[in-house]
Amino acid sequence: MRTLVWYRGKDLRVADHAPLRDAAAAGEVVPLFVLDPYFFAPERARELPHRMQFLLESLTALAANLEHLGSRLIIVPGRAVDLIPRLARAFRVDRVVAQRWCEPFARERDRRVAAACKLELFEGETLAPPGSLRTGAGTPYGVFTPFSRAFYGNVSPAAPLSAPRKLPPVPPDVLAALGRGGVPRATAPPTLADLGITRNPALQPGGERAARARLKAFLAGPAPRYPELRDRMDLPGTSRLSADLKFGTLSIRTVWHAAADALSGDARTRYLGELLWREFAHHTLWDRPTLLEQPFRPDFVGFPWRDDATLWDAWTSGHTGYPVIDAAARQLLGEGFVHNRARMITASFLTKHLLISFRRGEAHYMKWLTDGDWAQNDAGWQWSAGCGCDAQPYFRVFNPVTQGERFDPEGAYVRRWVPELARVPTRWLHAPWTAPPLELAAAGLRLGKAGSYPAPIVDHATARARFLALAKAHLGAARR
DNA sequence: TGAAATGTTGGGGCG
DNA sequence: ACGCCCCAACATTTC
Repeated sequence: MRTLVWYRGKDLRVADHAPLRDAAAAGEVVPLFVLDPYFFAPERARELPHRMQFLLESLTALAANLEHLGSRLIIVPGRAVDLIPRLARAFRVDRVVAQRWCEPFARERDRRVAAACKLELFEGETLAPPGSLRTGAGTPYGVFTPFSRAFYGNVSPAAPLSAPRKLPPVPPDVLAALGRGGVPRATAPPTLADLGITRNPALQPGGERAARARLKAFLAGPAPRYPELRDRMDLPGTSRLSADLKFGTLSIRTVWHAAADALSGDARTRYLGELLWREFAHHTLWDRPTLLEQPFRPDFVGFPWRDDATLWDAWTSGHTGYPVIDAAARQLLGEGFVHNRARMITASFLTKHLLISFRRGEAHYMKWLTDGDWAQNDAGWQWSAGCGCDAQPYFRVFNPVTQGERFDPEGAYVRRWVPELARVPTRWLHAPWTAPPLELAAAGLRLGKAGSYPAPIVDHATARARFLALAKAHLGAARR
């Protein structure tokens, strides 16, 4: 039995990789990665610089790991829907195996490939197969808590598979087929330079080894104090594994079991709960493939969002005059990561204070997040905007000042990302416009003046009242 | 996995 | 001593 193991960018590992293990148990293994020109062209890749960097590092690490096991990752350019069936024939494989994706566009891709060759999909992106959890009425869950109860009642995630100890070499006739008869020549993993991207040293390093080190550091470090540290934007209290789960440098089962074994009590419950929110987002997108175009709550269709270039530029560049909002904006651009608390605050601000559509925020985050994942990012934005599954009610409007005071109490997060404010005393840091003029002068600030820090672009109380009135009118009207 | 407005209670200053 | 006011602290309601 000869198996083509089709790696597709969300499973970049050798440990707990069900398709790889299955292929190895069955005989000859041909690991493959396809460089789709849609993504791996400079003009497109530059749109996704952070994820591209993490992906390429992880891909290079995967190639090294497979080589270490005696195999080899074959990397070829082309469009998967055409290329995979062609390669399956040219390589004379008996079947193609891959890890299932949840996104609607990925399901369509897999449907087309499966129509042209024998494709077997394995679970691995989620703990339970998407679509497997149903309410008593047989419908998908729309609320997190019952989903979570159903998960605990019906699912006990299997232990992760270890990496194969050894893999068979790629058969010589497969290697000989490369570059002949319409089969592309194999290439090395592209470099960032090939794609015209400057390496960002502030990003997390990719690859399976770095991912394991992060998991270990979290469990040995802040994890036991997760309940008290998780909301702190200024402290490294979270696991920071989101990019690893997105690209599969760690499997979700590996993280689940490691955390379940290492933690106890509230820390265990809370952390596993966060993994279940991820699970919920993936299942939800599987069951409702239209979510990427349509809000979950129909009464939000046609919501009168506004477009304002000035406000948009201020929000994306980190010059709104609200320190926490600006810190989040600059952290996103700077290191491709934003603390979840900061994501919620800034998403609330964009949609409710600035009245700009969550879709624009969602797209901006998809562009810059290293961990940018369709299911997760869309669920988060719809939740924040108030239109998603189990979303917060529309009238919950975060106050960026009090949120900053509560979850960045010393101001270290703001000072790190908004250096103009570094010398403002903590007492006024989250609302510098309330500081006495003498204090501002002493901190070297000329609020609202060119070259200094801006005055708030909207007044919180005014913007809050405006959103509440608008939402009440629109959502009320939509119900009628 | 909010915030603000409104309501209630109780202590202390004061006439 | 007593009622009145003020207001902090806490609870409840509303958006």
